[in-house]
Amino acid sequence: MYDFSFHRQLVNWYKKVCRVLPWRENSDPYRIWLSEIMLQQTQVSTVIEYFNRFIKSYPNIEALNQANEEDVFKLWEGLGYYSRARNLLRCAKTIVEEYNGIFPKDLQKLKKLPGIGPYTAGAIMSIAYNEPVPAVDGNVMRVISRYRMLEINISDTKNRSVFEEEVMALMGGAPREFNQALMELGATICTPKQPKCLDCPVKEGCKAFKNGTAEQYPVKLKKIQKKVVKMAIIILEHQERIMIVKRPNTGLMANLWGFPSVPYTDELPEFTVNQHMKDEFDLEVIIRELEEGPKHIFTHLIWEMQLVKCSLKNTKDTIKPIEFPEIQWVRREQLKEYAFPTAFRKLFSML
DNA sequence: AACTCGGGGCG
DNA sequence: CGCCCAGAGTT
Repeated sequence: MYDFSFHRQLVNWYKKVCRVLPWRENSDPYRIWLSEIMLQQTQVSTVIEYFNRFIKSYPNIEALNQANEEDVFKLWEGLGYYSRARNLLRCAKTIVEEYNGIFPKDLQKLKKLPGIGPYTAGAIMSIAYNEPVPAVDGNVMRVISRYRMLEINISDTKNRSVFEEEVMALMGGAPREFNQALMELGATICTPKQPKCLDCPVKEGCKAFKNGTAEQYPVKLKKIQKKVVKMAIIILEHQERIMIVKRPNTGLMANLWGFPSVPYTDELPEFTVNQHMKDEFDLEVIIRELEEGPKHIFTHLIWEMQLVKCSLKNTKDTIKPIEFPEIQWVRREQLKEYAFPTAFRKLFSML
């Protein structure tokens, strides 16, 4: 059954209230793509400045294709989910080399590109190319769950198709405006807590509103328990330079810079730290001072950071970058030139 | 299907 | 402090 009023009310509302955002200046697929990648699990207000800086450095796909990864990471610093930045470059390379610099207007081809999944592919198809394709994100699942009072678990990936079919059943036209309107509604009116139902343009047809149970949706069963990890952060200083290491190319905060770090389970980190520095870097250190650092909360774990300030035992050991190219010794004022995740940047004032 | 991957905002 | 978010990749 086609619900004409839903489409009309929603799109009219969107045209009135839609926010002025830098990636809405035009429909350039490059800008739409970049904004959608940045917006994955990230708030609009956070993305705006990152987006503007990025576009200034790399205004088009050809410019990005010639960038080096280190510079891209620096622009991404603090935004999180850093694999997005690496996939961004890989994707740019593919677009230039295999698609002549033009994003394919093809859902299946888009989905195969690095960093582009079902949501982002749908967003590019609809927002950049105005093609009638669903773009189902967390906002859309919440809006649709409430509108239809769907009792299905949005954490279950196999239910994605249910929402995609519901979206297509409601999409009467203007896919570019319609998909953005759905998300805008979820972000501003149909919010997770205390939704502003009285201001909603589609409240007449909303089952959950009629039932007075909007806040009970969407159904979400999965819950994750955060593990607490005691992390020794090793601040090794020699001749006014601090040792930093490039993190491995997989895992947490891959390829970003950090201080040598090692989890420990003892009451105190000394033993683990000495062993770690010997095993990983063949360095013997003298521990000068312990200082309790801040907690840092990730999606699935919590770091309780303990700063371990050290100096070298043998000064002839000072620098062995030949065997360990991922090590740098830098002055305090140089630290900001490297791309650090927020967990480490928090510590700069404690050094 | 379950797990991994950041950080900020909010009540 | 717990929950939420314009999700995707890996296993």
